[in-house]
Amino acid sequence: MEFEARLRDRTAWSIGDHCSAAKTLELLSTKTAFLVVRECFYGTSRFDDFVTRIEAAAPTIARALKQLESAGVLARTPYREPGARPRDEYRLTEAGEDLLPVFLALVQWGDKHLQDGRPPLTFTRGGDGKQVGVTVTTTDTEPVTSQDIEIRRGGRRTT
Amino acid sequence: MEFEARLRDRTAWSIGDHCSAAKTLELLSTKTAFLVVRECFYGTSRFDDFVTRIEAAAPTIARALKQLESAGVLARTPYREPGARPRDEYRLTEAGEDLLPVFLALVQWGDKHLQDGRPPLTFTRGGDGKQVGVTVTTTDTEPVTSQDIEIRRGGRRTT
DNA sequence: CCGTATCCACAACGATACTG
DNA sequence: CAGTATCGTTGTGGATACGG
Repeated sequence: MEFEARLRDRTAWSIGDHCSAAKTLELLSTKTAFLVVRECFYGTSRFDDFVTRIEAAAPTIARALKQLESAGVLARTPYREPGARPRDEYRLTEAGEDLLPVFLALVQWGDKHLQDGRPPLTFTRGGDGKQVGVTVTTTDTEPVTSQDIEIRRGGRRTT
Repeated sequence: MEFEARLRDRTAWSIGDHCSAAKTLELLSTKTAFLVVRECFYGTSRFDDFVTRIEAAAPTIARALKQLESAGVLARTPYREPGARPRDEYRLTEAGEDLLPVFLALVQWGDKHLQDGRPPLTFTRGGDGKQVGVTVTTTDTEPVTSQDIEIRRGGRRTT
């Protein structure tokens, strides 16, 4: 925690909700919404599957689904299997897919601190089976710890 | 989204809350709790600063603080500046510091999708001023996208 | 300055019941 | 199977007022 030493003029930016994290939380802050996103990452796309897999009540899921849809994280698209009646499916948009680091970071923390023993799930890359996780790095990928991060106002992001 | 093809036996693990992400959310799910963690990353450590910077009511902060303390994310340690009366300060524990990727991932997503124009804050490494962010990678750091991730049950984590 | 106690408002979730 | 409507309960946050 060396942040503090480098921070001047706190009042201006931490206050109010210019903060991106706060805004993001506003969208996902309902636990159910987040679990829906998780399920999407797992491949769930049908209403009833969300209900049974998240173990939540139908209205709860419906609410979360709408919330995420209007946030642009999820899209409801109609489709019809040949011979079946038309249905809707819920898929992550590109913006939704971008939540992967958030999801993995959460999982990773839980694995380390909340789970006794081994993590229930492991994420590996299809190609070579290597474990994947999130890392804090510079764009040219040497790991960075919280101690040597400094915060600036404004500036452009390359990502 | 190729996850689906590789998932068998959904029922067993997605259901219930073995899920680390769900457990983690349980801890942080109150928005205030998360904002407190954010403030800690920014160097905030005194009760009143949390109140004014998060713009929340004192009881709300007190609740979040206790919650985080009992979760082992935050520690309240008494200290006394010479000549002043003793006070408590709130600092992240090691487990708390480990939340950095979660925090940065959230910020990063918000910057990209919620903020119009440039991000309000930029995170750079002290040493060389390079921008830092979270990346999904294998342990030997080639970026990995959501398309080529596969999920396994069990297994050991090296982190 | 650092909190706590109380009370109130609203938002989130679950249960139940009902439509296409 | 895929939802919606309604209602009661709880959890989260704000306001106010009070004590170390």
